[in-house]
Amino acid sequence: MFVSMTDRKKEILSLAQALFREKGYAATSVRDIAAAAQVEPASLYSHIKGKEELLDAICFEMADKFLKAIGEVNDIYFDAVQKLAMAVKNHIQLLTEHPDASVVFLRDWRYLSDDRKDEFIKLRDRYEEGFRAIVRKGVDEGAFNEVDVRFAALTILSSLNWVVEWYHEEGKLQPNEIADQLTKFVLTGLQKELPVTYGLVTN
Amino acid sequence: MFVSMTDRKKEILSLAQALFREKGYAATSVRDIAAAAQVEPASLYSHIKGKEELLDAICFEMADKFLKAIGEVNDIYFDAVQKLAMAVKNHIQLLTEHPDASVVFLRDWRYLSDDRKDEFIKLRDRYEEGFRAIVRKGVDEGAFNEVDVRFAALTILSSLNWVVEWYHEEGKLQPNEIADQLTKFVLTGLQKELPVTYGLVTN
DNA sequence: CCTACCGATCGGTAGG
DNA sequence: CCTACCGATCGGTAGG
Repeated sequence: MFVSMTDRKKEILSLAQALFREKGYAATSVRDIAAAAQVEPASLYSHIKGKEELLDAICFEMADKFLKAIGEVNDIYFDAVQKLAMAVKNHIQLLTEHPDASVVFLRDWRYLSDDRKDEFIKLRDRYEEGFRAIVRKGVDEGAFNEVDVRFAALTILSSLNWVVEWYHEEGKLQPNEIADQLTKFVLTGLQKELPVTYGLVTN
Repeated sequence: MFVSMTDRKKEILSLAQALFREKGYAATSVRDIAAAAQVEPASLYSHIKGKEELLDAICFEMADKFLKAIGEVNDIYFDAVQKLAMAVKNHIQLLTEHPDASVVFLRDWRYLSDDRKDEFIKLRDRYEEGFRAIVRKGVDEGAFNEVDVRFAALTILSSLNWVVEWYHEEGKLQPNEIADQLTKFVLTGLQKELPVTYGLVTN
């Protein structure tokens, strides 16, 4: 993470992530970050150009990780169900491995400058398109119901993203177990399937 | 909404909602709100005690509406599936009827003072408990799979809440149609059920 | 990485 | 609802 950076800059970014997550980007001051890094506010500017550079790095580093993850999934010869399971697993893996950066990535990208925000939205849309492609494949193969692809992909993603709100490493559920539960939920829903049945079954 | 308030105060609250939604609470200044209300910043203080009173009113008014909605659902003799459908319908109804306040309610409650935040979290938990009760009832009745109740309730809610991100009144989907699609998704998931079958069906 | 400091903006008050 | 203004804090720069 944060490749081609000095260790000190990586450290500052890591501290900034935690503060942005806790207080929100807009409510976090450069002085907060300096205090966490145990330097005077002005000293930060020998490492960074400004506050927004920190937000920018967090958002685009995470976007890159998510895009690589969905790229992997779409390069593999799986059916739609297997692809969905892998996409969910990768997504949960990233959220739990980078909990601070993930919250900032999901919530605070709005504070990017207009240009960078546009760029960010394009990357995010490309990621969502990865999920849409999986849903579309499932519908085409007859494995999934004939849902609205955009609607379904966004519903899936939003049901995954709330995990950042409660996940703590000490928790009993491992990332892969969370992913399995969510995959099952997305695929089969809450309702119990019909029990073993004799004779004509109409759905 | 905003009962027992002067019309002018209601107007200010309505303007504040839109600004908070657009820029976020922390990044919205009292001067922004004053400009929207076409008065000098100091004039706002004859209507409100401070900026936080606006956030407080928005968050607790919405909490009240959501709690009333889930209360209705739990007072009715429905089975779990019907209750879930009604809870989803009511939830989407509120989100789409109050889109600005809903975003602030879902996102900016973190900026309440510590005391009020604690109070707010209690109300929100009571609302979530309404959903947990429905899931629990479904599991007890044998209508739902034996899921983790807390996990399922939060997954359902997060899949509902993202609707505020894309809903616009001009859109082709009516609130009740959105609710129906989401209810179906939550109950049966993406995967197609087995087709009409003769003979023994094993799940 | 520091001291010293900038102009701008913040939420809010006094007094009418 | 206004004018006038407060002290605090903001992101950031100059110069070493």
